[in-house]
Amino acid sequence: MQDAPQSHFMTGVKADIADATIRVIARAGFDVVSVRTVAKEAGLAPGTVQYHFRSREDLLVGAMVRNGQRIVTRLAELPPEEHVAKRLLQGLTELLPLDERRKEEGILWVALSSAASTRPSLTTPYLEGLAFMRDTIRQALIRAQQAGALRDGWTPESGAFFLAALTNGLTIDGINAPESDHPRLLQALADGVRNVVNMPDD
Amino acid sequence: MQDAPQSHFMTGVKADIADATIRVIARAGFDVVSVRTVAKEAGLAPGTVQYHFRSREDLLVGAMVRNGQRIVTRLAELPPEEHVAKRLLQGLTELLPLDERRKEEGILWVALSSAASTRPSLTTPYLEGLAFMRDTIRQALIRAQQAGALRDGWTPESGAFFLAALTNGLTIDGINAPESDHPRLLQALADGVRNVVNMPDD
DNA sequence: CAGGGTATCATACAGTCGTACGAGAGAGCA
DNA sequence: TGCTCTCTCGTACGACTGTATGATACCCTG
Repeated sequence: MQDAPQSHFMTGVKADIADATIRVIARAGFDVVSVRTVAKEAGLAPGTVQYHFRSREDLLVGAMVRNGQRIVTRLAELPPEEHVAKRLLQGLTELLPLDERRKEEGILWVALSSAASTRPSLTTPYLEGLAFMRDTIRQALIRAQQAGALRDGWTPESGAFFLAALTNGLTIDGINAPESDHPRLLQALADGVRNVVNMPDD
Repeated sequence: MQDAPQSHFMTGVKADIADATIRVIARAGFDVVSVRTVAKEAGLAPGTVQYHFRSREDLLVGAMVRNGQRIVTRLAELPPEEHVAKRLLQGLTELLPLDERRKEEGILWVALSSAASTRPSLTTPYLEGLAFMRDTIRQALIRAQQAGALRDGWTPESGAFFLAALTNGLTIDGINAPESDHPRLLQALADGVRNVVNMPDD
């Protein structure tokens, strides 16, 4: 049996270690990650962690890739929504850190966004994640355009760029804000989407 | 001579060390910061760094506070702009990482946004910076509202929340994007501002 | 039941970390 | 001149770092 050459899905112990790394980053921050702290978190010997991830750098990259896989998987599991604008808003809302699970993912994503600018090995995972995000939004906006719902002054490209930035900014807010701010996050996201595409009132 | 009890401006060697820390973070990332790497960057002995910043934690906090001071100072030096909406856009544009200096500041701000969620000592500096940002925008929107330029559906509060998030999201883009993306950043920011307040055409 | 690949573990080593500490230089004042 | 306060420096120590390596245990195939 042969895996796909690129971006095969992480499974088994390797995924467990990546998940443990994610937990460490989300709980204590980027620079607490070491072969030993992750091994303790995962309940494994340090050598086992090293067997699956040759270096600390590998470990960080693995955590970020795994985090991306988790997000994409969760997005794919969303209940179907016919209306294109509502579906877009639904998808973007799913990215906001509104519960513990998504907060963990949000912290990782922001950490990746930050680290990508100084750590070459993380640049590619970040850019791939961002490209996926923008492209998904762009596809939705193309469908909206075909339905005549794209508002004046926007193209699918400019709208995707705008909404991706807004969502990322709101994610930053969310990982540092108390739960009482959640309605404001949702409102700002809805305002942004409504600015780019026409939304039904209900 | 007695300094103000709170938030006095950093000067002298202490400011030099904080600036060196900023350079290290911007160039090599958060977790390269140590008493020794900063001392080397500043051209000082490790002990001198320790005299001014008792611990590594102090050093990180100092760099972030200093970065905030630099941003606020630069905003205050902007040329006067009468029109309230244009002034708002001017101020927000100044926050985008469109040149080397602002890119350094942007990297620090994003690193702070990320680290604040897991490092208690950085939570306060981050929240203060964010509050300053939102409040400055809010003041501008209040003036716009008085001039009848605030668009339907927005309050100064909701508009400030929205534009702060958008600007932060675009800052993330900017620190990781090539210069060729700058026009897109400016366009998205202008689109966002134009959504909240009426802008003259010129 | 051999044998070999795969996975797990424990340990080892050199280097860096955070931090504490004391020695000394220089300025200001009595 | 001494005395004190502020600042700078260099070093020391234990803990932890990244990474390499060798010893086991397990499973599959023959």
